[in-house]
Amino acid sequence: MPELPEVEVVRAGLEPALTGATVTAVRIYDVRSLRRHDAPSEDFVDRMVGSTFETPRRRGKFLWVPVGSETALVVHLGMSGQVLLRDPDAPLDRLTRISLDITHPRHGALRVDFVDQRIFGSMAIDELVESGDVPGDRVPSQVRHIARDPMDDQFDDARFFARLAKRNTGIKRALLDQTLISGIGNIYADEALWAARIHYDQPTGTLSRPRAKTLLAEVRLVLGKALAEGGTSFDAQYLNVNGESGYFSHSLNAYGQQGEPCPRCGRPIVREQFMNRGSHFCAYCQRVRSTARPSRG
DNA sequence: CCGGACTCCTGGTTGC
DNA sequence: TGCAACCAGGAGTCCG
Repeated sequence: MPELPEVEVVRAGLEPALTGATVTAVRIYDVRSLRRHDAPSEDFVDRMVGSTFETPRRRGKFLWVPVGSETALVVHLGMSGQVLLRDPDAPLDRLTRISLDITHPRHGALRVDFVDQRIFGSMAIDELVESGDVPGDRVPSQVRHIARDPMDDQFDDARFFARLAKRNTGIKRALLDQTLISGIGNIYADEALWAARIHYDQPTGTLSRPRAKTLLAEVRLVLGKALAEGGTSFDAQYLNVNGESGYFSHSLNAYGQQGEPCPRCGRPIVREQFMNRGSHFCAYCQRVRSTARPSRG
């Protein structure tokens, strides 16, 4: 489940190889990986070949590589996507969906493989549009509705708290809403909520400002820590561009820890179904607080 | 605005 | 050993 740290590891890994590189050939092995490309696969191939990449960028879980000032190659890893840098003659992974041959002025010929088991991820060519908040900042049109992520210099804490307070929903649902705050998925939502001692279904309107601040701080802490450890891998589902696993799975306190003692109080971590996914939490440390909802004006 | 249901999807795991 | 059922969930859409 690639979330912000995993996508950033991929972005950073691609940066030296892609920046300034030119695409020489494209092979589509599975057109379903072009679901978000709003034209036939031939269009994707025709437009990619000859394109020169600029520095890869990221917002939340979306990654894109600008090609000139008007368009970008947008990559979303979905549940199981990987972008691997390979020697041009390296054997192809069985689940490779798209392959780009590139040539870099200093590194020479390389192959960029988009590997994706479940095909929830995708590649697409998209137009760059004004992001809307910072003048001159351009993002792919597919990314425009995605909120800035909490590691973004331009993330507006005050605006986040204000929007959060107006929501009438549970806190985990809000954390997973990429239009409110991006980059957080199931793993880091559970980890941040555990760290902040907040129940996943705590109504957003009942979170005091200090507790909301604590939560955002814990979000940043867990994302930063995971990033420093190269992301979270449970198996071969997530790898960096060199095909290596991250180590953060050894640092998880709640996610996937059902039945294990809570590292804080020793009571068992439990798992419940919520939003069609698992929620892992300590039923003692993370209880719903029945604070009166502030009256709305 | 909100939440639930549904869709996309397949390989690893579990169960018989 | 073989096969079917089950499970993981990011993001978009649709509907009540």
